[in-house]
Amino acid sequence: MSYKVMSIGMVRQLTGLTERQIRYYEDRQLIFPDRTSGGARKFSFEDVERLKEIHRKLRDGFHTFELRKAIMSETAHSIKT
Amino acid sequence: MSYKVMSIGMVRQLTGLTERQIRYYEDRQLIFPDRTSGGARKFSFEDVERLKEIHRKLRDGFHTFELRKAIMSETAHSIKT
DNA sequence: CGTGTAAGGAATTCTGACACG
DNA sequence: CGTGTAAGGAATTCTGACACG
Repeated sequence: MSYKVMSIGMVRQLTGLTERQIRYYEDRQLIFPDRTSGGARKFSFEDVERLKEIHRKLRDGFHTFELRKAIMSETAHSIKT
Repeated sequence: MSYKVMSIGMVRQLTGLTERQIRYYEDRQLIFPDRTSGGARKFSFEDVERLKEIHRKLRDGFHTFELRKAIMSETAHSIKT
């Protein structure tokens, strides 16, 4: 599930998001797709679920920097643990 | 695992096969990728495993028509069952 | 039979920017 | 801030064919 194998077009279909939104969430460091040698983004099924969650949070009034903070605290926690 | 989401380039990387081989196995009806609206093939992780198996069988001396027969008998069996 | 390759075209994806608010 | 869009280029994939054996 965590293999990054899908191109952005497939993720668009699976999430219902636009490519613009997906790229923006990456820009805000909410998701971290791999890249092919040619520069194309590659996503996992986990990324798809995460993207849906991100969009739900934004719809509920959160801002990307807040979601970013949450991710950072998770990371910090996992480093301690 | 059976979601057809990968393009042929990713399958090439995951299987070590050439695109030519992958397309040929499809032509011989040993795998059945989906297609995007643009005509691009989409494969699942199951397809990747199946492709590896196909290639092993060919290396062991089997021919594509023999593998095709095996698939057909499987199908016939599952129809009865 | 199974696979390689060159050919030309079509679909996909990329980045940086301007726009709105 | 989050998203839409037009722009131009680069990487990807497609098909049908010729080749070898």
